[in-house]
Amino acid sequence: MSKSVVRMAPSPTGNLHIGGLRTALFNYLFAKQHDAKYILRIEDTDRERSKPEFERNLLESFEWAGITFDETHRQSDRLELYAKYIRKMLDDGSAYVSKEVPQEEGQREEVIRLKNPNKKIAFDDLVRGTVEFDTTELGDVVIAKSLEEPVFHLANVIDDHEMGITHVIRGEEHLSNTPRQILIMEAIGAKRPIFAHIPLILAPDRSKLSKRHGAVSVIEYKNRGILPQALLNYLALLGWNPGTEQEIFTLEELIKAFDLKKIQKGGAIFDEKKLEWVNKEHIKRLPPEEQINLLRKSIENEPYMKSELHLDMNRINWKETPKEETKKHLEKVLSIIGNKDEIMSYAEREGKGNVLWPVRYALTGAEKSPDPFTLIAILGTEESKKRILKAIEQI
RNA sequence: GGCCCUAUCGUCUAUCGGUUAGGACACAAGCUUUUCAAGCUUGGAAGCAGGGUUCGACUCCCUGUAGGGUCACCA
Repeated sequence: MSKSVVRMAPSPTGNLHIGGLRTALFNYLFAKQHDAKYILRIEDTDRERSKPEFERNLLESFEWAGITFDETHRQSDRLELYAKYIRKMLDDGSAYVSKEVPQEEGQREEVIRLKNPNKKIAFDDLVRGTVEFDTTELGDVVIAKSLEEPVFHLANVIDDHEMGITHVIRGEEHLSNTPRQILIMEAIGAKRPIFAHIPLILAPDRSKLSKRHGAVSVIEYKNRGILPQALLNYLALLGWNPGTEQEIFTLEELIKAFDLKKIQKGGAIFDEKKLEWVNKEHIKRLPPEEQINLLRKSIENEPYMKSELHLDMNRINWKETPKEETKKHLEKVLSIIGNKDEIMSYAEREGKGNVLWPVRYALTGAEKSPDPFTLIAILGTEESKKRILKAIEQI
């Protein structure tokens, strides 16, 4: 059996969003489990809207997420190839130059159209089963503005053919595009790939996900502290499940468990809350040092990390604990500060609240903060000692 | 509007004709005298509607309804 080839074909007309990442992920998982070649193809045939910064964002997002490719191509580097095909189609009569009356600003007077054979087309979709279309209603679709300017459908089909793509795994928005692309495939004598159209990710109101629904760009999730493996894990769960009750997966586990055939047909709403939960589960599985680093970053802007503490001595006692006792506890903790186990067993003897609350309060002066042990780890024993000492003096 | 796709708790989903329709997130209540977080316990919460097929339908078929996609010289 010859090797499978899949591709991710984004256009650099915006930042990579979570829907695109999910498509990339499904292709990646498929590639890994089938030992397939995975190609990244930047589809920048729209010269107006394609921007280098978006291409950089695409690359940066994939790198952060850990989605890797075997090859990268850019369609604007392959214009000669498309021109060759267009000439051939013009020659053999499967396409023709069409005289137009421009309806809008910027439209051409001449455009190249595919001669539509007007027939019924059926194809099998791995997710949806057999799908049928009558291409008659499509008319003669525009495939290029000129020899040098192919339109999406043409360039996409030519590249899939030239690159030997065996499986086209893409978003459902392309389902209706498939028949016209098949028409082009037949015109250029390309073999049909196997299709898998995955359901869309929806906003909470079931509309298409867009900027106005908040953070949808992958990098925004990165900036928000979402772990890449957590985002991938959650994205995989949107529209797919392993048939077991496992919900937390590493990338390796996803590669093992993933199955295109188990993909849901309907669109799925993106639930930020569940993403947060998945992220939390992944954080819990990280080594302790890394967890501390994450926490350190997340509290770096808290007042108690940046400036002098102002302790309110009415708050340092846990409930009804007498001040003298609180002082005693603090002094004891001060003497064993480097030993978490010893502090813990002392706290268990004396009452956790009695001991641990004042310690935490002495360290931060804040109503809410991480627990005292984490704080000591982040602040360091020296700084922690200083703070506790200062609190003792004020009691 | 035409064409295409879809339809189980608020959300993501399990169920391959026979189940008290299961799980997770979220939510509510309670527990745990380390705040927050976490953890634990408990709870409420679903088969879009109408017809068939069948001894029996959430599950198969039809119709309707709803949602989504697409109908570009964007991808």
